[in-house]
Amino acid sequence: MDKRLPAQRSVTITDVARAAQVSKATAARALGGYGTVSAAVRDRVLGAAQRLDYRPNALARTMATGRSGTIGVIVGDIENPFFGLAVRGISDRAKQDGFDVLLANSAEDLATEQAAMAVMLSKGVDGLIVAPSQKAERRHLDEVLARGRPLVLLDRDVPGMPVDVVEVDGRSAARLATELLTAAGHRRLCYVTASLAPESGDPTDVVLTSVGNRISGYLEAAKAAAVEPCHAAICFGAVTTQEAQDLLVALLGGPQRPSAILASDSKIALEVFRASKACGLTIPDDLSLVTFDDADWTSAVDPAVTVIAQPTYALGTAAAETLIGRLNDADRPIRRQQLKASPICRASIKRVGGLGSSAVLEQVSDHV
Amino acid sequence: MDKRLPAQRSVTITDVARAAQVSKATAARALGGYGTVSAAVRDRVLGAAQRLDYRPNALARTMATGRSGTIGVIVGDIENPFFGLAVRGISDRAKQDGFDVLLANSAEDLATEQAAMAVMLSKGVDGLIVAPSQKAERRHLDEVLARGRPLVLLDRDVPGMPVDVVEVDGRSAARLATELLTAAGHRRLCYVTASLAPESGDPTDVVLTSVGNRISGYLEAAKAAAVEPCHAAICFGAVTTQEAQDLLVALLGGPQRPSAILASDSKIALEVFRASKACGLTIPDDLSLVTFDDADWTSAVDPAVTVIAQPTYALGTAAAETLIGRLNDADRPIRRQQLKASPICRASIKRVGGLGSSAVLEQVSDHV
DNA sequence: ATGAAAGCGCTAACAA
DNA sequence: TTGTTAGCGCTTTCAT
Repeated sequence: MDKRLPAQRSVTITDVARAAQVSKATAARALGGYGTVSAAVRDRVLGAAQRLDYRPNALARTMATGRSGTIGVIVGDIENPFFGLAVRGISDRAKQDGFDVLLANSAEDLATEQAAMAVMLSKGVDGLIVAPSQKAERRHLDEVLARGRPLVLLDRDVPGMPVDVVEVDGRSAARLATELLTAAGHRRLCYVTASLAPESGDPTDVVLTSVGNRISGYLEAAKAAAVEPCHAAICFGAVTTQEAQDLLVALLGGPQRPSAILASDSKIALEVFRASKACGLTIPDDLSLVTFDDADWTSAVDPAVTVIAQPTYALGTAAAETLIGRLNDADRPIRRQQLKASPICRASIKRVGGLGSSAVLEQVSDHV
Repeated sequence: MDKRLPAQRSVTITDVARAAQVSKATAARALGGYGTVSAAVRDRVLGAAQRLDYRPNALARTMATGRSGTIGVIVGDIENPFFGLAVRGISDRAKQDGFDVLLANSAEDLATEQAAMAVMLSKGVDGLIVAPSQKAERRHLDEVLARGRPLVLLDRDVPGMPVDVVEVDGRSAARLATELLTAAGHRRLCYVTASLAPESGDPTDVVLTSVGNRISGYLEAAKAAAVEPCHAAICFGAVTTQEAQDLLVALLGGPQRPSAILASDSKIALEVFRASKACGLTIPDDLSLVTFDDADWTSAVDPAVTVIAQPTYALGTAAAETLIGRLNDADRPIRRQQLKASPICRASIKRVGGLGSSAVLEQVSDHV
C-alpha cells in the first residue's frame, strides 16, 4: 500500500539543448553564464529554457561542482528570539552573496547537534555556522574541518579550536551590567542562569563560554566594587520554567534575599518577573533587575527593564560574512570577533542608600 | 585571488567496496539494507565501512532515487515564537519518520516565498509545508503540485487549492474571545491587526485567511451580543512597532476610545501594552485586553493577559504527519484540519457596568 | 547471491 | 565558439 507520487520528471538541460538544437555543453554554458557562447546561440538557448520553463537541478549541479551555494546553520534554540534574530542576520547576509541557508535546531543537545551536522555535511553544505551546545566536545567540529568545510562559531567559543568565532564581548558586558547595579548602591547581588553548575567548582567553567564570560565579568565587577564575595551569588540550573520558578521563589523568599538580580538572558528575566510577582515583590522597589538581551517585551512591561543589548543581528551578518570570506580564501588568518554589547537604562534598577556610588558611576561611564 | 578549499574527497561506496573486495552494487546493497546479501559479505562490507568511516552522500542518493528524506518548511516570520514553536512540532514529528527539515523564512513577502520555494524544489525536497504570505497568489503553489511534490498549508489557507490544510479554527476562537469581552459588559470594542485593510472593503477579506477568520468570528460575536456595529471597530495596518504605536496612541487617545481591545496576535498585544503605558492608561482598569496566542510574556506581566491559546505545537506535528501520510499515499483524500483554540482567563479583562451580561456569560460557557 | 553497466542532471576538460 | 566525453556517488535493472 505504498502509492508514492510519480515525481514528475522535470525539464532538464538535455531537453533545453535539444529544443535549442545545440549540445548539452553549450546549453549549460549559456544557462550557467560561463565559458563562451555566441549571442545568437545564447538567445536561442535562453529562449528555449524560458519556453520549456526549465529549472536547473541544484542537486546535480552540486554533485558536479562540489559546491552547493548553501550554508548550514545550527543553533541551540530556534524559539529563542536571540537566535531568531541572529539567523535573520545570517540569512540576509548570505542572500547578498547568493547563498541559501539550511537551518537546524540542536535543542542544546549534543547528540542532536552532531546528527544535524552529519545531515548537513551529507547534503553538501559549503560551510557551517554553529552555536555549539558545549564547549568541551569538539570531535564533530573537527570533522567538519577535516572534510574541508569551513566552520564559524556563533555566540559561543570552543577554546582551542582553530576556527573563526563571532561572539559578544560578554565579559565587558557583564562588568557593565554589574556596575550599573553596584553604582546604584546594591551590595547583595545574584546572577541567575539556566546553565548547570560546573562540576569543577569554578563558576566560570560552565558549558557555554558565553555564559562563562558573563560570569567572569560579573565576578570581576563585584570584586572591584568591593561587594562581599558571599553577596555576589550565582544561581545555576534555571532550565525549565518550573525549575526557574522553584529556584527563584526560594531565592527571593530566603533570608539572604538579594537586592538585585542579573539575569543571564531574557528568558530568565521573564521568570524573575514572574517569580517576583509570585513572591509579592515589586520591581524595582523590592528587587532590581538587569538582563542581557533586549527582548521586545522588556521595553513594554512596567517597569521597563534595564538591559544589556547585544548586537544580535550584527552577530549573524558578521558570522555569515566571515564564513563567505573563508569560502573564498581558505588561507586567510583565523579571526575571533568580539562585538560589544551596549546598556539600555530603563526603570528596573532602584538606587539604594549608601555612599561612594557616584565614584563608581563615573567608572561606569568610562565603559559606555 | 580565489583560494578555495580543497573539499577533501571523502570515502565513497567505491572505497568501501574495494576494501571489502566486493562490487559497488553489493556494497550498496549491504549498506542500504536492500536486495540480498549473504551474512558473511554483509559483515565484511559493514566492517569496512566502519573502518573507513564511510558516510553516505545524501546528494548522490537523492539523485539516484529521486527522494531526499527532506521536508521543506516556509514560514512567514521565524522570529515569531508562534512559528518557532510550530516548526519545532514539525521537526519533532518529521524526525520520527526519519525526515530532515529544511527551513526558510518568507518575511511575509511573496517574492521571497517564491524564491525559497524554488530553491527547495531544486534541492529536491520530498514535500513542502508552507504558511503562505497571501491567500490570493497560488501559482507557485500550483507548481509544487505540478512537480509532483505534496504540499501542506500551515495556519493559513488558500481557498480553492486542492491541498491538505492544517489550521486553527480562528472563527470560533475569535467568537470566544469577543464573548469574553461582551460578557464582561464591554460595548466598545476594537480588533487590532498588522494586516492591511482589504481593498475590497470587506474586512474579512484580508490577505491572511487566519486573520480573516478571526475577524469574521469577532464581527459575528459582536453582532450576536448586539454591540453597535460602529463600536465593533477594526484597526488595520499595525505592521511595524512604530506604525502600531502611532495607530494605537491615536486610537487610545481619541474620543471614541474602545473599552476593550482584541489583539490579533501576541506582537500586537505587546504594542497595546506599550501604547497604553504611553497614554497613561491602566490595564485592565482603563482598557481591557485579550489576545490570540499564549506567548510566554503574557503570563508573566502585570496584569497577566487573558489569551486564546492556540495549539501551536500540535499544528506543527499535524502538518508534518499529514505531509508524511501523503508522501506514502498520494491518493488519500484531501483533508482540512481545524484545531481548536482554548481560552486562558487571566487578569486583563475588567468587568464593566451594565446588565444582561450574565446571559451572555452562559452563552460563552457553551463554547468553552 | 553477486557483478556489470546504465543512468540521475549537470559540469568541465579536452578536442575540434 | 561548439561538441564530445568522462565523471560526481549512488541505485537499480539485468545478467550471471
